[in-house]
Amino acid sequence: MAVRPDRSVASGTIAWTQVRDEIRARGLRWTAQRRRILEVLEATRGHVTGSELVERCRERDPATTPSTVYRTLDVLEELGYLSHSHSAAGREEFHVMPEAEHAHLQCRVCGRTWELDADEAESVVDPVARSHGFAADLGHLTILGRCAVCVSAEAAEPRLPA
Amino acid sequence: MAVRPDRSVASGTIAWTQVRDEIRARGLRWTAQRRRILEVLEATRGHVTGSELVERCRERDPATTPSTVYRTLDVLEELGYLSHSHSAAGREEFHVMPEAEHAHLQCRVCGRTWELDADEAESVVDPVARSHGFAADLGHLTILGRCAVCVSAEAAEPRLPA
DNA sequence: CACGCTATCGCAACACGTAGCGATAAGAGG
DNA sequence: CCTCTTATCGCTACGTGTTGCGATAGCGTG
Repeated sequence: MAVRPDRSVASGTIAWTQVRDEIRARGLRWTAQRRRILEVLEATRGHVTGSELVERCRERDPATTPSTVYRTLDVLEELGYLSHSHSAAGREEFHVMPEAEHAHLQCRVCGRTWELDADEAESVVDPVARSHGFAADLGHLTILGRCAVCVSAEAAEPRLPA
Repeated sequence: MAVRPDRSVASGTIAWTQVRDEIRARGLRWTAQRRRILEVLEATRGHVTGSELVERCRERDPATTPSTVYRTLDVLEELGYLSHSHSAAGREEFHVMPEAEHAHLQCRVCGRTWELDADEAESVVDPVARSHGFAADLGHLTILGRCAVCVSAEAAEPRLPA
């Protein structure tokens, strides 16, 4: 799908004018709504759900429509500026401008999430690449389970059998 | 989402009376609605979405309510008779009576899914177990990506870069 | 600048699930 | 068989996204 262009970018920040130019270069259009969404993304770090992004856009402009936001997020993902995965609850989790594609761990007990760096994610996905020739989308991968802390908490305070 | 090449579970091999007994043994109740849902599951092989199950229950009894179905599915999952994960589209995918916990691959191009057997799934998840002490829920894991067929189809018919 | 093509917008309706609540009925005990 | 407790039911309303459609407005061109 999308090839992410090279970007000269300061630490953690994004050259958003470049997004605008790329949008125009593809025959897409630069609109007030898209500018607003990019402003919101610029002020965002880490992971956000779709509805959080809608909410933040509404703070800037109460007239914001969900469908417009989601459609723009689709476009940005297609262009490689975002990725999304699904949380344990099945909600969409967006990750803004990852410097490198990475996967996630999410604990179903305490809800915390961790990022897997590229090397680790690669080693996770390597077996299926070898045996099935399967090219995994690392950015979409969220592994659900229990973190080390919650596992040992469970061991310390065992449940009664029914 | 056309073909599902993965091995389906022969759900006819399950003693559903056992489910009823376990439900009662836990102080839960055996109702007409639950019996109907189990009948539907009994006639089901492989993976189903939640709404498909609701639909099939409605074929047997048009009065079926979605919330009742989903609540019963939760109960059955809690008892270990089902597991669910999320498809590429974020929909719930239920797997009936897995003989062994297993993960899935799903191709985002052609939509097909494959099962990973226990050994393979284990090797996928092993790196995060080692480095993070993370106990992954294999049954909930769906790895999205492109299958070998679609990858090579893409190579044969390349897209223009921008 | 005006024109025209069409991408995008906002709206309304829908699809999938979840949650709260009063009414019903499962099933244990007398 | 009757009573009582409370798990479950069906309903309604909500939350999160998606989709179809007519209206609007970017932006390339004359």
